Amino acid sequence: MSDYGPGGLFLADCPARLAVELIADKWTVVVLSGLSEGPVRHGDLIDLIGGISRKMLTQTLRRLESHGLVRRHAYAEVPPRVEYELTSLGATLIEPIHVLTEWARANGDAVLDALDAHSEPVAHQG
Amino acid sequence: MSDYGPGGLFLADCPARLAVELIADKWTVVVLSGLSEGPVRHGDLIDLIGGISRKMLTQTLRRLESHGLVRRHAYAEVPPRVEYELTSLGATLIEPIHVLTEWARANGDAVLDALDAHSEPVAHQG
DNA sequence: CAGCATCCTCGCGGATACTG
DNA sequence: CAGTATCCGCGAGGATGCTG
Repeated sequence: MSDYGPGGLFLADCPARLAVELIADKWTVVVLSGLSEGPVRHGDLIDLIGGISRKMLTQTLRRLESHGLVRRHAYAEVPPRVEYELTSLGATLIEPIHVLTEWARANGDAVLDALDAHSEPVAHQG
Repeated sequence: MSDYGPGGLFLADCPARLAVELIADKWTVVVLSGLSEGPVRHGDLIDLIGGISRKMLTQTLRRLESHGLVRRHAYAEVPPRVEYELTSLGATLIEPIHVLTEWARANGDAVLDALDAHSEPVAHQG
């Protein structure tokens, strides 16, 4: 656990890999974002996120739960009601995610511009 | 582009999606990390990262290049030499990534503990 | 309403061999 | 040394239907 190479690299066997494993999938970040303001019901998350299937939502939540980032709370009611909320550990992940999304908000256009310029390398002939 | 819902949510059609699309794969974050200290050659990246195939490295680099985050520099030599470096735009992504990996460094153990406790829900009978 | 099981498709990503 | 093409297995992930 000492260091991770010259200059503080964080590549091979290191925390970065864990972080990547946690957030490097299609839905994790978005789901965590959806929970960032307080407990939300399953169905409301579906609605809130948009585009996620029930299967993937449940699966993502289960995974986050097993990693200690999300707590599940099922009420013994009928019809059933299940709420999910961030644990204190999970809440600490919101900040890094926020930094990331702020980056996207600030630089998203630049990225899209680059994509654009890349797909249209049509010389202006002059 | 006005707001993203109550409380500044960033879910459906928003920058967060772009950020996720950019970094939510197995290698992007690690490759960017590998370039964070300056230009690196293809082969050195392979070596540095560990576990990535040439195919995936090239593919990831091409993608980052098209998004304006990485610049490719091929020298007209023999044997060939190609270096990759972050663009100024790409360099701005290092900070969010750094925040993320710092989180992992600080909370990695907690996550692993949670995983552990989850896979061994053996009641202590107490 | 929440969750699980099933089926099915698609593309990620590794292995290998070939080109320049 | 760097890049491309090809083959292929596997798992992500959507769609649907059933249970409680």
